[in-house]
Amino acid sequence: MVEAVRLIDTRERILDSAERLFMAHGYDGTSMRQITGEAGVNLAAVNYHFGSKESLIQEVFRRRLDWLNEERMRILNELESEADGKALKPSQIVDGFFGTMLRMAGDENRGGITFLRLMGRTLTEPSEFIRAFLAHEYKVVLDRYKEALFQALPDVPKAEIVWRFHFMLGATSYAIAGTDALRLVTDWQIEKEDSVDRLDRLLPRLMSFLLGGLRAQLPQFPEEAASDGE
Amino acid sequence: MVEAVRLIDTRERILDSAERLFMAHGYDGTSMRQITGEAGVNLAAVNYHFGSKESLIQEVFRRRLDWLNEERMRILNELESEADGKALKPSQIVDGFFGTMLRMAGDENRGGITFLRLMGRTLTEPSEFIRAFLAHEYKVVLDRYKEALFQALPDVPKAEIVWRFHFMLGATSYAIAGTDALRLVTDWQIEKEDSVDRLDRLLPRLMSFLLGGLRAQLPQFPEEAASDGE
DNA sequence: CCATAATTCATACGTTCGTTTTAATCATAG
DNA sequence: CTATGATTAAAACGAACGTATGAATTATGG
Repeated sequence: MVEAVRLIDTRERILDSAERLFMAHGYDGTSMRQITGEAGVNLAAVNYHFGSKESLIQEVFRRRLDWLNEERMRILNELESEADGKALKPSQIVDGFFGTMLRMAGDENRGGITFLRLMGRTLTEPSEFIRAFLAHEYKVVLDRYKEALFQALPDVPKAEIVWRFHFMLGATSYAIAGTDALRLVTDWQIEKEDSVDRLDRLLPRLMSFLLGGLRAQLPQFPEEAASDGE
Repeated sequence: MVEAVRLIDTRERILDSAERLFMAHGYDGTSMRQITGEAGVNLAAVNYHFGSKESLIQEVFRRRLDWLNEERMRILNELESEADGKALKPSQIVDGFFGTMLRMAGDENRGGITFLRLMGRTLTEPSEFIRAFLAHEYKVVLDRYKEALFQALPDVPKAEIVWRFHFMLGATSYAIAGTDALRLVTDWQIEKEDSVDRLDRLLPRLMSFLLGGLRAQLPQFPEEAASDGE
Protein backbone atom coordinates (compact mmCIF):
# COMPACT_ATOMS: atom_id res chain seq x y z
CA MET A 1 0.00 0.00 0.00
CA VAL A 2 2.87 2.29 0.70
CA GLU A 3 4.37 1.68 -2.67
CA ALA A 4 1.87 3.66 -4.62
CA VAL A 5 1.73 6.70 -2.40
CA ARG A 6 4.12 8.83 -4.31
CA LEU A 7 2.74 7.79 -7.65
CA ILE A 8 -0.83 8.56 -6.70
CA ASP A 9 0.23 11.73 -5.00
CA THR A 10 1.92 13.00 -8.11
CA ARG A 11 -0.98 12.10 -10.33
CA GLU A 12 -3.53 13.62 -8.01
CA ARG A 13 -1.50 16.75 -7.43
CA ILE A 14 -1.23 17.25 -11.17
CA LEU A 15 -4.95 16.69 -11.65
CA ASP A 16 -5.81 19.11 -8.86
CA SER A 17 -3.58 21.85 -10.20
CA ALA A 18 -4.72 21.28 -13.75
CA GLU A 19 -8.34 21.42 -12.67
CA ARG A 20 -7.85 24.73 -10.92
CA LEU A 21 -5.73 26.31 -13.64
CA PHE A 22 -7.93 25.17 -16.52
CA MET A 23 -10.85 26.62 -14.61
CA ALA A 24 -9.09 29.94 -14.12
CA HIS A 25 -7.37 30.41 -17.48
CA GLY A 26 -8.85 27.89 -19.90
CA TYR A 27 -7.16 25.09 -21.75
CA ASP A 28 -5.06 27.07 -24.19
CA GLY A 29 -4.31 29.64 -21.52
CA THR A 30 -2.74 27.14 -19.16
CA SER A 31 0.76 25.81 -19.78
CA MET A 32 2.33 22.58 -18.65
CA ARG A 33 4.90 24.60 -16.74
CA GLN A 34 2.21 26.37 -14.77
CA ILE A 35 0.55 23.10 -13.91
CA THR A 36 3.69 21.26 -12.85
CA GLY A 37 5.01 24.35 -11.12
CA GLU A 38 1.91 24.73 -8.96
CA ALA A 39 1.76 21.01 -8.31
CA GLY A 40 5.39 20.98 -7.25
CA VAL A 41 6.34 18.19 -9.62
CA ASN A 42 8.72 17.92 -12.50
CA LEU A 43 7.72 19.23 -15.90
CA ALA A 44 8.04 15.82 -17.50
CA ALA A 45 5.66 14.26 -14.98
CA VAL A 46 2.56 15.12 -16.98
CA ASN A 47 3.77 13.41 -20.11
CA TYR A 48 4.97 10.47 -18.07
CA HIS A 49 1.70 9.95 -16.21
CA PHE A 50 -0.82 11.09 -18.79
CA GLY A 51 0.95 11.10 -22.13
CA SER A 52 -0.04 14.53 -23.33
CA LYS A 53 -1.83 17.72 -22.41
CA GLU A 54 -4.93 16.57 -24.26
CA SER A 55 -5.03 13.33 -22.32
CA LEU A 56 -4.53 15.28 -19.12
CA ILE A 57 -7.62 17.44 -19.43
CA GLN A 58 -9.65 14.41 -20.46
CA GLU A 59 -8.55 12.71 -17.26
CA VAL A 60 -9.38 15.85 -15.28
CA PHE A 61 -12.93 15.56 -16.52
CA ARG A 62 -13.25 11.83 -16.35
CA ARG A 63 -12.23 11.80 -12.72
CA ARG A 64 -15.34 13.83 -11.84
CA LEU A 65 -17.79 13.04 -14.61
CA ASP A 66 -17.75 9.31 -14.08
CA TRP A 67 -19.27 9.74 -10.67
CA LEU A 68 -21.60 12.55 -11.65
CA ASN A 69 -23.11 10.76 -14.61
CA GLU A 70 -23.45 7.50 -12.73
CA GLU A 71 -25.20 9.38 -9.98
CA ARG A 72 -27.51 11.00 -12.49
CA MET A 73 -28.38 7.64 -13.95
CA ARG A 74 -28.92 6.13 -10.55
CA ILE A 75 -31.26 8.95 -9.54
CA LEU A 76 -33.30 8.75 -12.69
CA ASN A 77 -33.59 4.99 -12.44
CA GLU A 78 -34.72 5.31 -8.86
CA LEU A 79 -37.27 7.98 -9.70
CA GLU A 80 -38.73 5.91 -12.48
CA SER A 81 -38.93 2.77 -10.43
CA GLU A 82 -40.64 4.69 -7.64
CA ALA A 83 -43.08 6.26 -10.08
CA ASP A 84 -44.01 2.76 -11.16
CA GLY A 85 -44.94 3.54 -14.73
CA LYS A 86 -46.47 6.93 -14.10
CA ALA A 87 -44.87 10.00 -15.65
CA LEU A 88 -42.32 11.89 -13.61
CA LYS A 89 -42.68 15.54 -12.71
CA PRO A 90 -40.45 17.83 -14.77
CA SER A 91 -39.07 19.27 -11.56
CA GLN A 92 -37.81 15.85 -10.52
CA ILE A 93 -36.00 15.38 -13.81
CA VAL A 94 -34.51 18.85 -13.82
CA ASP A 95 -33.34 18.44 -10.28
CA GLY A 96 -31.85 15.06 -11.07
CA PHE A 97 -29.78 16.49 -13.84
CA PHE A 98 -28.92 20.04 -12.81
CA GLY A 99 -29.45 19.78 -9.08
CA THR A 100 -27.10 16.84 -8.84
CA MET A 101 -24.43 18.83 -10.62
CA LEU A 102 -24.82 21.84 -8.35
CA ARG A 103 -24.90 19.80 -5.18
CA MET A 104 -21.65 18.22 -6.28
CA ALA A 105 -20.06 21.61 -5.75
CA GLY A 106 -20.63 21.24 -2.05
CA ASP A 107 -18.49 18.13 -1.93
CA GLU A 108 -14.86 19.14 -1.91
CA ASN A 109 -13.80 15.55 -2.51
CA ARG A 110 -15.57 15.65 -5.85
CA GLY A 111 -13.95 18.83 -7.08
CA GLY A 112 -16.24 21.26 -5.34
CA ILE A 113 -16.90 24.63 -6.83
CA THR A 114 -13.68 24.51 -8.82
CA PHE A 115 -14.70 21.62 -11.01
CA LEU A 116 -18.19 23.00 -11.33
CA ARG A 117 -16.85 26.23 -12.70
CA LEU A 118 -14.47 24.42 -14.99
CA MET A 119 -17.45 22.47 -16.23
CA GLY A 120 -19.50 25.57 -16.84
CA ARG A 121 -16.74 27.24 -18.69
CA THR A 122 -15.72 24.31 -20.81
CA LEU A 123 -19.11 23.76 -22.37
CA THR A 124 -18.30 26.70 -24.63
CA GLU A 125 -14.61 25.95 -24.85
CA PRO A 126 -13.14 26.75 -28.24
CA SER A 127 -11.03 23.60 -28.56
CA GLU A 128 -12.75 21.16 -30.81
CA PHE A 129 -11.51 17.95 -29.23
CA ILE A 130 -12.71 18.99 -25.77
CA ARG A 131 -16.25 19.55 -26.95
CA ALA A 132 -16.15 16.27 -28.84
CA PHE A 133 -14.91 14.49 -25.77
CA LEU A 134 -17.59 15.99 -23.53
CA ALA A 135 -20.32 15.23 -26.03
CA HIS A 136 -19.21 11.63 -26.00
CA GLU A 137 -19.02 11.45 -22.22
CA TYR A 138 -22.50 12.91 -21.90
CA LYS A 139 -24.29 11.14 -24.69
CA VAL A 140 -25.89 8.30 -22.77
CA VAL A 141 -27.01 10.40 -19.81
CA LEU A 142 -28.38 13.17 -21.95
CA ASP A 143 -30.37 10.79 -24.06
CA ARG A 144 -31.92 9.23 -20.99
CA TYR A 145 -32.89 12.58 -19.51
CA LYS A 146 -34.23 13.85 -22.79
CA GLU A 147 -36.37 10.78 -23.07
CA ALA A 148 -37.62 11.28 -19.52
CA LEU A 149 -38.60 14.85 -20.33
CA PHE A 150 -40.42 13.72 -23.47
CA GLN A 151 -42.56 11.45 -21.35
CA ALA A 152 -43.05 13.99 -18.60
CA LEU A 153 -44.21 16.62 -21.08
CA PRO A 154 -46.20 14.70 -23.69
CA ASP A 155 -47.95 17.82 -24.97
CA VAL A 156 -44.75 19.71 -25.72
CA PRO A 157 -43.16 19.03 -29.12
CA LYS A 158 -39.92 17.13 -28.79
CA ALA A 159 -37.92 19.70 -30.71
CA GLU A 160 -39.11 22.28 -28.21
CA ILE A 161 -37.94 20.18 -25.29
CA VAL A 162 -34.55 19.67 -26.85
CA TRP A 163 -34.15 23.38 -27.36
CA ARG A 164 -35.21 24.10 -23.80
CA PHE A 165 -32.79 21.53 -22.50
CA HIS A 166 -30.21 23.43 -24.46
CA PHE A 167 -31.26 26.73 -22.91
CA MET A 168 -31.24 25.21 -19.44
CA LEU A 169 -27.70 23.97 -19.95
CA GLY A 170 -26.68 27.46 -20.95
CA ALA A 171 -28.29 29.15 -18.00
CA THR A 172 -26.72 26.65 -15.64
CA SER A 173 -23.32 26.78 -17.23
CA TYR A 174 -23.33 30.52 -17.05
CA ALA A 175 -24.67 30.67 -13.53
CA ILE A 176 -21.89 28.41 -12.39
CA ALA A 177 -19.02 29.85 -14.37
CA GLY A 178 -19.98 33.35 -13.36
CA THR A 179 -20.64 33.01 -9.68
CA ASP A 180 -17.47 34.82 -8.89
CA ALA A 181 -15.56 35.00 -12.10
CA LEU A 182 -17.48 37.04 -14.59
CA ARG A 183 -19.70 39.80 -13.41
CA LEU A 184 -21.30 41.43 -16.38
CA VAL A 185 -24.66 41.81 -14.75
CA THR A 186 -23.94 41.55 -11.11
CA ASP A 187 -21.06 43.75 -10.17
CA TRP A 188 -22.72 45.12 -7.05
CA GLN A 189 -24.69 43.16 -4.53
CA ILE A 190 -24.64 39.50 -5.36
CA GLU A 191 -21.07 39.09 -4.27
CA LYS A 192 -21.63 40.31 -0.77
CA GLU A 193 -24.97 38.75 -0.20
CA ASP A 194 -24.04 35.36 -1.53
CA SER A 195 -20.41 34.89 -0.81
CA VAL A 196 -20.97 32.27 1.84
CA ASP A 197 -24.29 30.63 1.21
CA ARG A 198 -23.78 30.87 -2.49
CA LEU A 199 -24.74 27.33 -3.31
CA ASP A 200 -27.57 27.08 -0.82
CA ARG A 201 -29.29 29.92 -2.56
CA LEU A 202 -28.12 29.43 -6.10
CA LEU A 203 -29.76 26.04 -6.42
CA PRO A 204 -33.34 27.10 -5.62
CA ARG A 205 -32.90 30.23 -7.66
CA LEU A 206 -31.66 28.41 -10.70
CA MET A 207 -34.25 25.68 -10.32
CA SER A 208 -37.09 28.18 -10.30
CA PHE A 209 -35.75 29.81 -13.41
CA LEU A 210 -35.16 26.55 -15.26
CA LEU A 211 -38.59 25.18 -14.47
CA GLY A 212 -40.22 28.45 -15.42
CA GLY A 213 -38.48 28.32 -18.75
CA LEU A 214 -39.13 24.63 -19.34
CA ARG A 215 -42.84 24.99 -18.69
CA ALA A 216 -43.24 28.31 -20.42
CA GLN A 217 -45.92 29.00 -22.96
CA LEU A 218 -45.03 27.53 -26.33
CA PRO A 219 -43.60 29.96 -28.87
CA GLN A 220 -45.58 31.21 -31.80
CA PHE A 221 -43.66 31.33 -35.03
CA PRO A 222 -44.26 34.31 -37.31
CA GLU A 223 -45.07 32.53 -40.58
CA GLU A 224 -46.90 29.72 -38.85
CA ALA A 225 -50.05 29.26 -40.86
CA ALA A 226 -49.33 25.81 -42.23
CA SER A 227 -49.34 22.42 -40.57
CA ASP A 228 -47.59 21.79 -37.28
CA GLY A 229 -44.34 19.92 -36.88
CA GLU A 230 -43.43 16.50 -35.59
CA MET B 1 -10.93 59.53 -52.89
CA VAL B 2 -8.95 56.52 -53.88
CA GLU B 3 -6.30 57.11 -51.30
CA ALA B 4 -7.95 55.47 -48.34
CA VAL B 5 -9.31 52.45 -50.11
CA ARG B 6 -6.39 50.18 -49.46
CA LEU B 7 -6.04 51.23 -45.87
CA ILE B 8 -9.67 50.67 -45.06
CA ASP B 9 -9.67 47.44 -46.99
CA THR B 10 -6.76 46.09 -45.02
CA ARG B 11 -8.26 47.07 -41.69
CA GLU B 12 -11.65 45.64 -42.53
CA ARG B 13 -10.24 42.47 -43.99
CA ILE B 14 -8.26 41.91 -40.82
CA LEU B 15 -11.30 42.56 -38.64
CA ASP B 16 -13.46 40.21 -40.69
CA SER B 17 -10.94 37.39 -40.56
CA ALA B 18 -10.26 37.93 -36.88
CA GLU B 19 -13.97 37.91 -36.12
CA ARG B 20 -14.47 34.62 -37.90
CA LEU B 21 -11.38 32.95 -36.49
CA PHE B 22 -11.91 34.12 -32.92
CA MET B 23 -15.43 32.77 -33.22
CA ALA B 24 -14.21 29.41 -34.48
CA HIS B 25 -11.14 28.85 -32.32
CA GLY B 26 -11.24 31.37 -29.50
CA TYR B 27 -8.78 34.11 -28.68
CA ASP B 28 -5.84 32.02 -27.52
CA GLY B 29 -6.52 29.46 -30.20
CA THR B 30 -6.16 31.94 -33.04
CA SER B 31 -2.74 33.14 -34.16
CA MET B 32 -1.80 36.33 -35.90
CA ARG B 33 -0.50 34.28 -38.80
CA GLN B 34 -3.86 32.61 -39.27
CA ILE B 35 -5.60 35.96 -39.26
CA THR B 36 -3.27 37.72 -41.65
CA GLY B 37 -3.04 34.62 -43.80
CA GLU B 38 -6.78 34.36 -44.24
CA ALA B 39 -7.11 38.10 -44.75
CA GLY B 40 -4.39 38.03 -47.38
CA VAL B 41 -2.35 40.76 -45.75
CA ASN B 42 1.13 40.91 -44.34
CA LEU B 43 1.77 39.59 -40.87
CA ALA B 44 2.92 42.97 -39.61
CA ALA B 45 -0.30 44.65 -40.71
CA VAL B 46 -2.13 43.82 -37.49
CA ASN B 47 0.46 45.44 -35.30
CA TYR B 48 0.66 48.39 -37.64
CA HIS B 49 -3.06 49.06 -37.73
CA PHE B 50 -4.12 47.92 -34.28
CA GLY B 51 -0.99 47.82 -32.19
CA SER B 52 -1.41 44.38 -30.65
CA LYS B 53 -3.54 41.27 -30.62
CA GLU B 54 -5.37 42.51 -27.53
CA SER B 55 -6.26 45.77 -29.21
CA LEU B 56 -7.38 43.84 -32.26
CA ILE B 57 -10.03 41.78 -30.51
CA GLN B 58 -11.24 44.85 -28.67
CA GLU B 59 -11.72 46.56 -32.01
CA VAL B 60 -13.48 43.48 -33.35
CA PHE B 61 -16.03 43.87 -30.58
CA ARG B 62 -16.26 47.62 -30.60
CA ARG B 63 -17.09 47.66 -34.30
CA ARG B 64 -20.29 45.73 -33.60
CA LEU B 65 -21.12 46.55 -29.99
CA ASP B 66 -21.20 50.29 -30.49
CA TRP B 67 -24.17 49.95 -32.79
CA LEU B 68 -25.85 47.19 -30.80
CA ASN B 69 -25.73 49.01 -27.50
CA GLU B 70 -26.83 52.30 -29.01
CA GLU B 71 -29.73 50.50 -30.60
CA ARG B 72 -30.63 48.93 -27.28
CA MET B 73 -30.58 52.30 -25.61
CA ARG B 74 -32.64 53.86 -28.36
CA ILE B 75 -35.26 51.12 -28.14
CA LEU B 76 -35.57 51.36 -24.38
CA ASN B 77 -35.82 55.12 -24.49
CA GLU B 78 -38.54 54.87 -27.11
CA LEU B 79 -40.46 52.27 -25.14
CA GLU B 80 -40.35 54.36 -22.01
CA SER B 81 -41.41 57.53 -23.73
CA GLU B 82 -44.31 55.67 -25.37
CA ALA B 83 -45.35 54.15 -22.06
CA ASP B 84 -45.57 57.65 -20.69
CA GLY B 85 -44.73 56.88 -17.10
CA LYS B 86 -46.45 53.54 -16.91
CA ALA B 87 -44.42 50.41 -16.29
CA LEU B 88 -43.18 48.47 -19.29
CA LYS B 89 -44.03 44.86 -19.87
CA PRO B 90 -41.16 42.48 -19.10
CA SER B 91 -41.51 41.02 -22.58
CA GLN B 92 -40.78 44.41 -24.11
CA ILE B 93 -37.62 44.79 -22.07
CA VAL B 94 -36.39 41.28 -22.73
CA ASP B 95 -37.05 41.69 -26.41
CA GLY B 96 -35.26 45.02 -26.44
CA PHE B 97 -32.15 43.49 -24.98
CA PHE B 98 -32.00 39.93 -26.26
CA GLY B 99 -34.22 40.23 -29.31
CA THR B 100 -32.16 43.10 -30.65
CA MET B 101 -29.04 41.02 -30.34
CA LEU B 102 -30.54 38.05 -32.13
CA ARG B 103 -32.05 40.13 -34.88
CA MET B 104 -28.61 41.60 -35.47
CA ALA B 105 -27.57 38.16 -36.67
CA GLY B 106 -29.82 38.59 -39.68
CA ASP B 107 -27.89 41.65 -40.80
CA GLU B 108 -24.73 40.52 -42.54
CA ASN B 109 -23.38 44.07 -42.53
CA ARG B 110 -23.39 43.99 -38.75
CA GLY B 111 -21.48 40.75 -38.42
CA GLY B 112 -24.39 38.39 -38.87
CA ILE B 113 -24.38 35.04 -37.21
CA THR B 114 -20.60 35.03 -36.99
CA PHE B 115 -20.37 37.93 -34.58
CA LEU B 116 -23.33 36.65 -32.64
CA ARG B 117 -21.61 33.36 -32.04
CA LEU B 118 -18.37 35.07 -31.18
CA MET B 119 -20.34 37.11 -28.68
CA GLY B 120 -21.96 34.06 -27.16
CA ARG B 121 -18.70 32.28 -26.83
CA THR B 122 -16.71 35.16 -25.45
CA LEU B 123 -18.95 35.78 -22.47
CA THR B 124 -17.28 32.80 -20.86
CA GLU B 125 -13.90 33.42 -22.42
CA PRO B 126 -11.02 32.57 -20.12
CA SER B 127 -8.93 35.63 -20.85
CA GLU B 128 -9.29 38.09 -18.05
CA PHE B 129 -8.84 41.28 -20.05
CA ILE B 130 -11.57 40.31 -22.51
CA ARG B 131 -14.16 39.84 -19.79
CA ALA B 132 -13.08 43.10 -18.19
CA PHE B 133 -13.35 44.88 -21.50
CA LEU B 134 -16.83 43.52 -22.19
CA ALA B 135 -18.02 44.32 -18.70
CA HIS B 136 -16.93 47.89 -19.27
CA GLU B 137 -18.56 48.09 -22.71
CA TYR B 138 -21.82 46.75 -21.33
CA LYS B 139 -22.01 48.57 -18.04
CA VAL B 140 -24.25 51.48 -19.00
CA VAL B 141 -26.69 49.46 -21.07
CA LEU B 142 -26.97 46.68 -18.51
CA ASP B 143 -27.67 49.14 -15.72
CA ARG B 144 -30.44 50.76 -17.71
CA TYR B 145 -32.09 47.44 -18.54
CA LYS B 146 -31.76 46.18 -15.01
CA GLU B 147 -33.43 49.33 -13.76
CA ALA B 148 -36.22 48.89 -16.29
CA LEU B 149 -36.81 45.35 -15.09
CA PHE B 150 -36.91 46.51 -11.47
CA GLN B 151 -39.73 48.85 -12.34
CA ALA B 152 -41.53 46.36 -14.53
CA LEU B 153 -41.45 43.74 -11.77
CA PRO B 154 -41.91 45.69 -8.55
CA ASP B 155 -42.95 42.61 -6.58
CA VAL B 156 -39.82 40.64 -7.41
CA PRO B 157 -36.79 41.24 -5.18
CA LYS B 158 -34.04 43.05 -6.99
CA ALA B 159 -31.46 40.39 -6.25
CA GLU B 160 -33.74 37.87 -7.87
CA ILE B 161 -34.05 39.96 -10.99
CA VAL B 162 -30.31 40.36 -11.25
CA TRP B 163 -29.84 36.63 -10.96
CA ARG B 164 -32.46 35.96 -13.56
CA PHE B 165 -30.88 38.46 -15.88
CA HIS B 166 -27.71 36.49 -15.36
CA PHE B 167 -29.49 33.25 -16.21
CA MET B 168 -31.05 34.80 -19.30
CA LEU B 169 -27.67 35.92 -20.53
CA GLY B 170 -26.38 32.39 -20.11
CA ALA B 171 -29.24 30.75 -21.94
CA THR B 172 -28.91 33.24 -24.77
CA SER B 173 -25.18 32.99 -24.97
CA TYR B 174 -25.37 29.26 -25.10
CA ALA B 175 -28.21 29.15 -27.57
CA ILE B 176 -26.27 31.35 -29.91
CA ALA B 177 -22.85 29.81 -29.51
CA GLY B 178 -24.25 26.36 -29.93
CA THR B 179 -26.56 26.72 -32.87
CA ASP B 180 -24.19 24.79 -35.04
CA ALA B 181 -20.98 24.55 -33.09
CA LEU B 182 -21.56 22.56 -29.96
CA ARG B 183 -24.13 19.83 -29.96
CA LEU B 184 -24.19 18.26 -26.57
CA VAL B 185 -27.93 18.01 -26.42
CA THR B 186 -29.02 18.29 -29.96
CA ASP B 187 -26.98 15.99 -32.11
CA TRP B 188 -29.93 14.69 -34.07
CA GLN B 189 -32.84 16.71 -35.30
CA ILE B 190 -32.32 20.36 -34.65
CA GLU B 191 -29.64 20.63 -37.29
CA LYS B 192 -31.81 19.44 -40.10
CA GLU B 193 -34.99 21.09 -39.05
CA ASP B 194 -33.49 24.48 -38.38
CA SER B 195 -30.58 24.85 -40.70
CA VAL B 196 -32.27 27.48 -42.82
CA ASP B 197 -34.87 29.22 -40.70
CA ARG B 198 -32.66 28.98 -37.66
CA LEU B 199 -33.01 32.56 -36.55
CA ASP B 200 -36.68 32.94 -37.43
CA ARG B 201 -37.47 30.12 -35.05
CA LEU B 202 -34.74 30.56 -32.49
CA LEU B 203 -35.94 34.02 -31.47
CA PRO B 204 -39.50 33.05 -30.47
CA ARG B 205 -38.23 29.88 -28.86
CA LEU B 206 -35.65 31.65 -26.79
CA MET B 207 -38.01 34.46 -25.91
CA SER B 208 -40.61 32.06 -24.56
CA PHE B 209 -38.02 30.37 -22.44
CA LEU B 210 -36.53 33.59 -21.11
CA LEU B 211 -39.87 35.07 -20.20
CA GLY B 212 -40.96 31.84 -18.57
CA GLY B 213 -37.84 31.90 -16.45
CA LEU B 214 -38.03 35.58 -15.66
CA ARG B 215 -41.62 35.36 -14.46
CA ALA B 216 -41.25 32.03 -12.72
CA GLN B 217 -42.44 31.38 -9.22
CA LEU B 218 -40.02 32.82 -6.68
CA PRO B 219 -37.63 30.33 -5.12
CA GLN B 220 -37.99 29.09 -1.57
CA PHE B 221 -34.76 28.96 0.34
CA PRO B 222 -34.26 26.03 2.71
CA GLU B 223 -33.38 28.07 5.78
CA GLU B 224 -36.36 30.36 5.40
CA ALA B 225 -38.79 27.51 5.81
CA ALA B 226 -39.46 26.45 9.36
CA SER B 227 -38.78 22.81 8.76
CA ASP B 228 -35.42 21.54 7.64
CA GLY B 229 -35.94 19.52 4.51
CA GLU B 230 -38.75 17.28 3.50
C1' DC C 1 20.81 -7.53 -0.62
C1' DC C 2 20.53 -7.09 -5.08
C1' DA C 3 18.37 -7.01 -9.67
C1' DT C 4 14.79 -4.68 -11.81
C1' DA C 5 11.19 -1.95 -12.69
C1' DA C 6 9.00 2.48 -11.70
C1' DT C 7 9.44 7.20 -11.10
C1' DT C 8 11.73 11.67 -10.91
C1' DC C 9 14.92 14.88 -12.62
C1' DA C 10 17.59 18.28 -15.46
C1' DT C 11 18.02 19.48 -19.90
C1' DA C 12 17.34 20.12 -24.64
C1' DC C 13 14.69 19.79 -29.00
C1' DG C 14 12.00 21.75 -32.65
C1' DT C 15 7.91 24.85 -33.26
C1' DT C 16 5.15 28.45 -32.89
C1' DC C 17 3.95 32.55 -30.75
C1' DG C 18 3.41 38.03 -30.77
C1' DT C 19 6.14 41.69 -31.86
C1' DT C 20 9.85 44.55 -33.93
C1' DT C 21 12.86 46.18 -37.36
C1' DT C 22 14.34 47.95 -41.70
C1' DA C 23 13.66 48.50 -46.31
C1' DA C 24 10.57 48.84 -50.27
C1' DT C 25 6.39 50.61 -52.28
C1' DC C 26 2.61 53.55 -52.63
C1' DA C 27 -0.25 57.89 -52.79
C1' DT C 28 -0.56 62.66 -52.45
C1' DA C 29 0.79 67.77 -52.12
C1' DG C 30 3.75 71.44 -53.50
C1' DC D 1 8.81 65.75 -60.81
C1' DT D 2 9.96 65.50 -56.36
C1' DA D 3 9.55 65.54 -51.42
C1' DT D 4 6.96 63.51 -47.79
C1' DG D 5 4.26 60.77 -45.15
C1' DA D 6 1.53 56.48 -45.08
C1' DT D 7 1.35 51.74 -45.91
C1' DT D 8 3.12 47.18 -47.12
C1' DA D 9 6.71 43.73 -47.28
C1' DA D 10 10.30 40.39 -45.81
C1' DA D 11 12.90 38.85 -42.23
C1' DA D 12 14.28 38.19 -37.73
C1' DC D 13 13.80 38.59 -32.62
C1' DG D 14 13.45 36.49 -27.96
C1' DA D 15 10.18 34.03 -25.36
C1' DA D 16 7.19 30.38 -24.41
C1' DC D 17 5.11 26.29 -25.85
C1' DG D 18 4.44 20.81 -25.68
C1' DT D 19 7.25 17.00 -25.86
C1' DA D 20 11.29 13.81 -25.73
C1' DT D 21 15.65 12.02 -23.91
C1' DG D 22 18.75 9.73 -20.86
C1' DA D 23 20.64 9.67 -16.47
C1' DA D 24 19.71 9.67 -11.44
C1' DT D 25 16.85 8.19 -7.85
C1' DT D 26 13.50 5.44 -5.52
C1' DA D 27 10.67 1.49 -4.53
C1' DT D 28 9.70 -3.48 -5.13
C1' DG D 29 10.11 -8.66 -5.43
C1' DG D 30 12.88 -12.77 -5.07
